[in-house]
Amino acid sequence: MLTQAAEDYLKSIYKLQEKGGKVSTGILADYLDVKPASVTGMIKKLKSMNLVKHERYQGVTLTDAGMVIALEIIRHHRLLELYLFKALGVPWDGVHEEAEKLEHVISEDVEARMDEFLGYPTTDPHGSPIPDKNGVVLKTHSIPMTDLNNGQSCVVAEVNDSNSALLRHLGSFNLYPGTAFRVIEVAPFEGPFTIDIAGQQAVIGREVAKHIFVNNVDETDNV
Amino acid sequence: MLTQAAEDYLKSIYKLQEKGGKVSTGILADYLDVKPASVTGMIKKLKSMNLVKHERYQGVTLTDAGMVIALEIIRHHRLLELYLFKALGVPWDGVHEEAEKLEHVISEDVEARMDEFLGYPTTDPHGSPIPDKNGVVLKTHSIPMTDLNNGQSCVVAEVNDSNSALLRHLGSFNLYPGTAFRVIEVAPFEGPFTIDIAGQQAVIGREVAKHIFVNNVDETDNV
DNA sequence: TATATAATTTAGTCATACCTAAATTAATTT
DNA sequence: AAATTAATTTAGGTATGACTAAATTATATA
Repeated sequence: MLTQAAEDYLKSIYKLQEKGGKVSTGILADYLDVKPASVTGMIKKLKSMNLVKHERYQGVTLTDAGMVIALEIIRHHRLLELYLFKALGVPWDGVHEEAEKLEHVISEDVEARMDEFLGYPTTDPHGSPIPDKNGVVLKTHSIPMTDLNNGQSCVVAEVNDSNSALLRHLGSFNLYPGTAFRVIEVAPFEGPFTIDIAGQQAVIGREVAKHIFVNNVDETDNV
Repeated sequence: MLTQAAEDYLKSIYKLQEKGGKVSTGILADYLDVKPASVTGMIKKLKSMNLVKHERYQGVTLTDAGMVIALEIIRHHRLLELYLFKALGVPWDGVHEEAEKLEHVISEDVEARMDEFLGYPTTDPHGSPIPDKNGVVLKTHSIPMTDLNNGQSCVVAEVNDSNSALLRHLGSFNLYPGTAFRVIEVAPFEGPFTIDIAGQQAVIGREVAKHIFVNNVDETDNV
């Protein structure tokens, strides 16, 4: 069994290498809120266990074995988030924090029971894909909201799960995965988005929009 | 926040002092499967935090502050056991092990939601009392099965939760808390108990009977 | 190309929580 | 009361996973 810290490193490396290939020590240190020197130390241990590939000053990537473990933990995390949300009514801005602790101690048996209770779901409350038991992740074809133009319609696919305050903010507009909206106006000079959600108007700043991913974009409404 | 190890020590001291007053280093070491020297070390830390009272070579007891924490953890543990059992169908011989890991990471919020889901229960799947939010524990008036005589009827109140194999064995006879049975015969010379459970006969050895506690004993059937 | 800046690694430290071995204290036996 | 045995504590060591400070390597700028 790996330590909790090691599991967190693998999970983080997975997420960071998803969007950027090799992961630098500094980026990983930032992400884990730890000093770069500490990252170097852990990478050495993970390398000695054949879970990561690493060349000095060149960044890390997961090996196949490391990938398997990372996906297991992400599966635990996302299933737990959905279970807490659906079975216990934990608000969507609180499930991440809870799952962060539970993911390391939940057994395969309990996980399988939650999976069954939930009807073998494929996405968590924030729209992120839940890897299946074999580590297969459904590819999402969503694009960042910041790519949208005036008049375009779309559906929220996924939102960043780790910022509670952001999630509460989105919740106040009913901006959940599955929610449809239409861009009324994109203010110039990197300005905010004015959108229409089921007849209600809302203004979404760029910093917030960066964390929202959408699909089913209606291209015909382009301006 | 206390470390997991410290929480386990407090919980163990609580359980051991329930039936024997001051807890010796050796007993605690045995119970936690740790060396006595390690116990001495942890006791020093707990004492410095004012969670236990301790005089060299004289054993430990919990302070009021230590008692509060011990009861919180026991509440977590027993509520989790019942939740896993009722909500997820984890077999009763498996819930202890799962709860042992979860009890240290579950939040008060999630605990409150489980409590509500379960309808504010007072006993876990093994019949042990669940302390309430204020740390109040219902006194049980059960007696060990080994005190029973020929002909007496009773109801199972509580069984030892930490031995999976024992629990599976009891399950095979349907001997759960709430199950009624009657003693048909107590074999002489510390022999086994032959009992009748809803018309089915079963033979229960002394070692097993020691871990079963009963109440509602029908005194009129004494021989 | 030389220098300045940024990123990474090395070296050494700290706290936790366990361990073993030796020393001390308490309890029991003769 | 002395000696033996048992329990407890002290002393010193290990592994994990964080830290700081200093050294090294890579990258950008003049």
